[in-house]
Amino acid sequence: MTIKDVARHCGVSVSTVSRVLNNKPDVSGAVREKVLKAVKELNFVPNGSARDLVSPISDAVGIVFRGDSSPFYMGIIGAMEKVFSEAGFTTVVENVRHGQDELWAGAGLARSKRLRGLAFLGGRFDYTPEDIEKLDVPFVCCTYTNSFGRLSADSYSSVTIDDIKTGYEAAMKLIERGHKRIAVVMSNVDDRSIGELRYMGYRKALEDSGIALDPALLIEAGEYSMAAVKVAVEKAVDDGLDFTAVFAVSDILAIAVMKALSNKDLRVPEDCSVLGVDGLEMASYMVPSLSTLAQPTEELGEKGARVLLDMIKNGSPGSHTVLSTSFVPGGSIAEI
Amino acid sequence: MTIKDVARHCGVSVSTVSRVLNNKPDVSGAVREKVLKAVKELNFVPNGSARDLVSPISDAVGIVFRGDSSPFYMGIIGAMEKVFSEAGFTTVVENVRHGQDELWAGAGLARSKRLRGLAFLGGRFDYTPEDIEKLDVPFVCCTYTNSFGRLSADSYSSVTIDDIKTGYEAAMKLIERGHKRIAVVMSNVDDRSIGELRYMGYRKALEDSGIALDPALLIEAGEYSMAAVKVAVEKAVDDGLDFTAVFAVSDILAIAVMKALSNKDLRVPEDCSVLGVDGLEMASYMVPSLSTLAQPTEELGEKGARVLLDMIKNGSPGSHTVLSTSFVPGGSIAEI
DNA sequence: TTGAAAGCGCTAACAT
DNA sequence: ATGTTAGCGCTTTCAA
Repeated sequence: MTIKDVARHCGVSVSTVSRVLNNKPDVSGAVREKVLKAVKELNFVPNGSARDLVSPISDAVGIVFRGDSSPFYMGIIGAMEKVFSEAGFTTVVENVRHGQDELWAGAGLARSKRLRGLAFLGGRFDYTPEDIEKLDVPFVCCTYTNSFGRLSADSYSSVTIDDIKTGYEAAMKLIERGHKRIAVVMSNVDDRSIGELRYMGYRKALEDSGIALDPALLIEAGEYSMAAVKVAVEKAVDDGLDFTAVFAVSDILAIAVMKALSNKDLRVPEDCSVLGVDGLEMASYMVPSLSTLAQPTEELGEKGARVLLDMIKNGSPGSHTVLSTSFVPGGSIAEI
Repeated sequence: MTIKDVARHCGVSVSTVSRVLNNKPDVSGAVREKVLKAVKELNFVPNGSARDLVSPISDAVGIVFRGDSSPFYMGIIGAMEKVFSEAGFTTVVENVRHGQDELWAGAGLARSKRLRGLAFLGGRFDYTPEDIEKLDVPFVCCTYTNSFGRLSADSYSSVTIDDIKTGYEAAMKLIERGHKRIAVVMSNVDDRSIGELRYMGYRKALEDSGIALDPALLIEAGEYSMAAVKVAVEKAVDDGLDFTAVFAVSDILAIAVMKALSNKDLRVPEDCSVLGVDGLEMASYMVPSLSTLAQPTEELGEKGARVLLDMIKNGSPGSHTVLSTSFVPGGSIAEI
């Protein structure tokens, strides 16, 4: 079933059918209707490959996300897709698993699918100009930026929260409530990524508050998973680590922390406060509800998509947007 | 940057480059290396559209899933993708939002992307032969089947759990523990879908146990969301509904139930037991951990993918697999 | 307003 | 072993 069959079916040429299919103006009403009717009858759907092979530019953009499909990323992807589709673009979503390089994956995807632009959800914070050479389309980094790299600011865009500030605020929320021994839970601190930045903020908060930093309070799970975090926190308790609050770098990890504490008969928040980051829907359904620094998920996605479209359509240079988190108080933190 | 440029760059013909790219045997080692080197240097990636335009059949299959990207579906999608990619197929994932028809979406996707087959994750249980006429590729229904429809068994495949039995077992787990007033929580009972089937099983269990059915114990939230469920359950408690246990048709909903009970100062499981279905990772991190009838997520995905591949490659007729749930005991249910 | 024909980038005969 | 060439299904000039 091709455009040719449709053409034959109603005794017109393929170009006429193509015109109708693409809503071109120069087709008589009668012919248009005849073709449309045939299309419906024959259940014809144009071959997309042929379409974007011939059209000089495609109308597709790509979203490349790292790791598992977390609810957090899914929210952003949803928001982006909405903006893209409203702008008449189709969206290709690609997941890069652990070990793959997101830039390489994105570059391949962009070439093979002839994408106009790329949005990365999560990735390394230390790209070099050589790294991005292989990318020949504009791109936006969502939820991360080039903190440790040396890209020129206008060679890419980013839409993020301020991770250092977030770490700072998280620690401050707990310090304000009288906590002095605050554990930090993450996968790895030296990953040149979110963990490292948020830990920097945490340290600054302690410093500003005149609290000595105790490196022992850094709990690294080694990998980003609930299971690893639960084990790590249980071990910390078993080892007699002394803390009255935990700052987990994400809500998912915070939930695992709460479970670990409960397993060790520590009550949240009476014996230990817990604070997360992300603002997942799930967080508010925990018992007690998880206090969290909510990322503006929708806004992150929408802004990211808009920035990318602006680069694609208007050739705008890179721009860098920093959005704010909002504190969602819950039952998981208390005064000491 | 096309295959032509690569050819020119190393002074060979396009077909030679194509041969190298497709690992055809009839190319001399020297030329092969030269081409590969050029490909790397020029950062060349073949245009996928051109590729599958020319190849008589594509190697792509589609996964169409309904509703939000729940962790449950994501697990299945992951398992399916793994099988497909090992079989040399690429996977296209499409989400159909509320209000759209999954069959229509799937049919369009299959035509436009020239898919060889389709896997549906979640959908109506009442397809008619006319409904599936528009589908010209084999398809498999995962997590649901044609319980209320009238498709011939070999016109499609399905891989599911037995939803009636699951409802039955869920109720039985609670009845065994002495519960007689068991509330059921779902979105809608008359949706010709999972809820309806599981409620049937629940009723059967009561009947077999000599417990009178009380329709008041059916709590319909109206929509499938944590928020709606929380409101509905809180209202039920406020209205003085008398129950000692809740069977929620999914873990996500069960988590919302636990929160609602906690908000109403009812302790789980002392005052009310809660049982879910799905076996989400998250369930075991609840406090108390959520008891659940776990679906064999991996197996569901793998089997679904294999069945579809079998239909595609061998033209096998539809087959219908029913997998078992496994009871994951948790702290959320207790003897009365 | 319509049709004929030239490609888009690639693969697969068919030649050489 | 390598090159030449005819399409795949579509859009888009260019003519009519």
